Order: sequence, then C-alpha cells, then structure tokens
Amino acid sequence: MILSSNADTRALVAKLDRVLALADEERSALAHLPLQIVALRADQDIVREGDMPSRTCILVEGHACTYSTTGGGRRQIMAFHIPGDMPCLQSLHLRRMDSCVGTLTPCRVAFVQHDALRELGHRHPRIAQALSREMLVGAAIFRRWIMRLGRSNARTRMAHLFCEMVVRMRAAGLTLDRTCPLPITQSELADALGLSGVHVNRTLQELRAARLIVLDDGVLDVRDWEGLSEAGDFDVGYLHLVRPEAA
Amino acid sequence: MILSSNADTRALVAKLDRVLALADEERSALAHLPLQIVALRADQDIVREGDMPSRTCILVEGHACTYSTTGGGRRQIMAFHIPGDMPCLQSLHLRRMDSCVGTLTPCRVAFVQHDALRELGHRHPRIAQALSREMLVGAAIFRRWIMRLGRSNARTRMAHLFCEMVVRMRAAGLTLDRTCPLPITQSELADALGLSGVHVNRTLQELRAARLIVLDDGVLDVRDWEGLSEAGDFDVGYLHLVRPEAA
DNA sequence: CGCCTATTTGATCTGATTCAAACAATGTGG
DNA sequence: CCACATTGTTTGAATCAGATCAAATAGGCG
Repeated sequence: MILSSNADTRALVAKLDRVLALADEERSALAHLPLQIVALRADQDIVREGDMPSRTCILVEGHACTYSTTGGGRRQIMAFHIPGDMPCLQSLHLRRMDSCVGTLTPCRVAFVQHDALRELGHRHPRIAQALSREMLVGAAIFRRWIMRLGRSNARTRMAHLFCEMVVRMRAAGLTLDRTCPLPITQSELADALGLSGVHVNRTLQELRAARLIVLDDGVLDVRDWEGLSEAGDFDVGYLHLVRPEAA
Repeated sequence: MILSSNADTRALVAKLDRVLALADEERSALAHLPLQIVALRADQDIVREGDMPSRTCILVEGHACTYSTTGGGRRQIMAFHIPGDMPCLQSLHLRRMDSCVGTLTPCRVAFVQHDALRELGHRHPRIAQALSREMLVGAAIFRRWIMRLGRSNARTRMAHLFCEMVVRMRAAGLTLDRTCPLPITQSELADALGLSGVHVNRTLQELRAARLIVLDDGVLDVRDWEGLSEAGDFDVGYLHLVRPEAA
C-alpha cells in the first residue's frame, strides 16, 4: 500500500470534468478523497464474484477487465477498464459482486470507502450525478457488447471493439497519434469477443491484411479509421461522450 | 391517453418495496407521482434510438424489450421488460437514447417527467437510492446476457433466458404455479438469443423433448426447474433479489 | 541453454445459418 | 361462409463460420 497523491485522482477528475464541467471546490473535494492506493501485478483479481466490498475502486494506471466464468470453466470478459474508470462502482448500491474485476496488466488502483463516497455525493450533488452517469455509460457499453456478440461475425466484432477502445482511450487522453495501448493477449481478446483463440488470431490477420489495424506488442495502431469503423459498424453515440447540456 | 390511478404504480411500488421496504410516506409519494398513462399496441416503439426524452416510463402492463438494429438491418434484443420495470430510466442521466424500447404485446405505459422524478428523489433519498439500484440490476442483467451470448450454445442460452424470465416474473408476483406468461414469438426469441429463427425452433423442441419446458401460446410452462437451471448454468445471484441490508 | 507463455499454421469437425417450402392458425373482406 | 392474405411455426437439405485438436514457431527470461 502506498500513500495517495493528487495524481491518483487526475484521470477520474478529468473524466468527470469532461462530463459535467466541475467547479473548483468539487475538483478539490475529489482530490481530497481519502484513498488507499494499491499496486497490483497482472492477472490479479481486484474483487471477486461473491465479494461484498465496503469500498469501491478507481483504476489509476493500467488495464483491467470485468469477467465471469461459466460452470464449464469458460471465461467471458464483459468490459475493459482504463485509467479513470471505476469498475466496481455498482458495489455502492448492490451489496454482492456478481462478477469479478481483474487486472490485465500491472495496475495502480485507488480504493475509496463507500461511506466516504456517499458523503462526497451528499455534499456535492453534481458529483453524485456524474457518478450515476458513469454507471449508466457503463450499461450502455454493455448493451453494445451484447449487439456485437449477438448479431455480428468475428471480423465485425473485433473491429467494433477496437473502435470502442480507441475512442475511449482518446477521450481519456491516452492515445498517441493513430496508436493506443491495448495490452491484451489474443486469448483475452477471445474471451471478450466470445471466440476461440485460434479464430481471433486469424481474424486479426485478416484485419491487418485489409490494412485496417496492426496490433503488436500491446499497441493498437489504427491504419485506417474510416475502414475500421465501417468494418465494425461503429457509431460512437452510445459512448455518450458529449455533455448532457450540449447537443 | 388515459387518466392515471393508483393501480398504475402498484407494480413499481411493489418492486421498490421488495428492495428497500418503503415507508408509508414514500409509498404515498410514489402513488401521487403525476403520470401520463398511454395504451400501446404490440410492436410499437415507446422511445427510439436518438430520442432525447424529457420523461421516463414505467411499464404498467404487458411485455416490452430494449433493442437495437445493426447497419445490416439485423435486430438484437438486449433486455425484456415486465410490469414494474422502468426501461428507460437511464434517460434521466443520459440525454440521448442509444437504443430503442418497444412493446412486444399490447402495453399500458406510465410516463413521468424527469423533473417530477428528480424532485421525488430529492424529497425521498431512499427512493432515489432504490432507483439507482434498479438501474444497476439492469446492468447486471446485461452482463449475464453477454455471458450467455459469448460463452454458451443455443440450448444453454435459451434455458438460461427462461430461468431468468421465470425468476423475475415470480419476484414480480406474475407467475402461476409452474407457468408464467412469456408472450414472445420465436423470431423475437431469436433476436434476443443471437440465433436464427430456425435454430430457435429446433432448440425449443429439444428442450421440450428433454421435458424441461413447454412454450406454447405465449405461456412458458417449466416442467423441470432443476433440469432447466442446470441446462442453463443458471445462478440466480446476479438478479440481486435480496435486500442490500440482508445477507 | 531450457523453460514458459504467446502466437501461428494446418486439418478436421460441428453447431448454427441459410434457403426453400409446407403447414397451421387467425383474421379480413367480398 | 368461403377465399385468401398474413403471420407464426415446423421440416428438410445444403452450406459455412467458427470450434476443436494438434503441432510448430517465436520470443522473453532466469
């Protein structure tokens, strides 16, 4: 465990700010949240299915995912998380975790006690509102994830996921030119897309052959955004990146 | 449009009550919400993707679903809604609808202005809390929907969906013995399960041959709950039916 | 080097799709 | 009351996208 610093909430503050244009005092209240910072290695669980956490977490650094395992031992990843995300915000209202959240890479995670967060919400209703929004955007992403799995083939699924990750990473200010970090293995990709590892490999080659993307060494390089978003039947609306007041 | 009566919020009140044990005054505040009641025929949209509603809706009577359509015109159903559900509660925090909500059968729907609902939430924080919970349970159901689509075959998917619907209907007091209304066509089932209509038909026959269920004339008859929940790899936890205070 | 994990390739198999047509139930207008 | 359109279900046959199995290759790293 490490002491917390302002830097730990920066990604979260930036995200909430993007959504709601925080006032200085709101920003400062967030920065003064009592946090417990933990460094985790790759492939560790942050919370497990069945847990009843008394705190929630903010992903400060690294990539994580929400997943669950079938009776037959097959894993399905239901969400990817990037810095600034609060992957188990739900635990604030639902006592028992119905899925696991685990790291994909080494991560820094900030834990906040539920009480402290509720307190903050009471004092700053707009922050509470921004957090609600955050949860609902998460749900919107789930809905798209369902569409991807239910009604499209491997190529479209994969292209769509890449589009989503690029847009989210860009919104978080974590892209560099056409590239963004996407440090996941092919078998993790398979678990997210509901495909076999072998088929993921082939689809990846297909997308590369079509000069749409290159995914190498944990970095996604989008060579042709137009082509990729078309291949993925991607429409950015569901990510709700615009502020509610705006169009 | 029809005038509202107490009966219209009964299903909703019962549900929130189940979750949070409402006080009399909370119950009465809910019953006095200004509602606009609308009767709809089957296969009509309640809200459409792209809409920016200023009100949210409570399903009073009938079955509805959340769905969206791919660029290629294929439909994916992402959620089924039963009386007492608030299928577009999200619009309270997200301005633009990212999917459609449509009726499956003739429905009675109660509309509430966002302002009125926010006002109610301010006056009765526990109601606000119950509504947040409602949204998050919705998200938990999405997560399971993803698992179903990503990591199981037609038989398991279908069995799981039936388990889910039966449990939700029972919790809403809408089952009768082993049976519950499930007034959907096979092609709607296909759109929900990410399968073709033909294969849904065959899988349905398979489940019937295994003496697990009979689905006929809009009524689902569960002949063997044990067998069905095993076939569906069903674990009820994600529906979060227990109250947060309880175990 | 040898170990481990991730990626790649080939061959085969299968669950599910697609296409096409028959069948049943229900409603509609003449 | 019948002809006929309509919508939903059922069946059969052909095809295909993706899974599975098995093995080779490649890249870190102690």
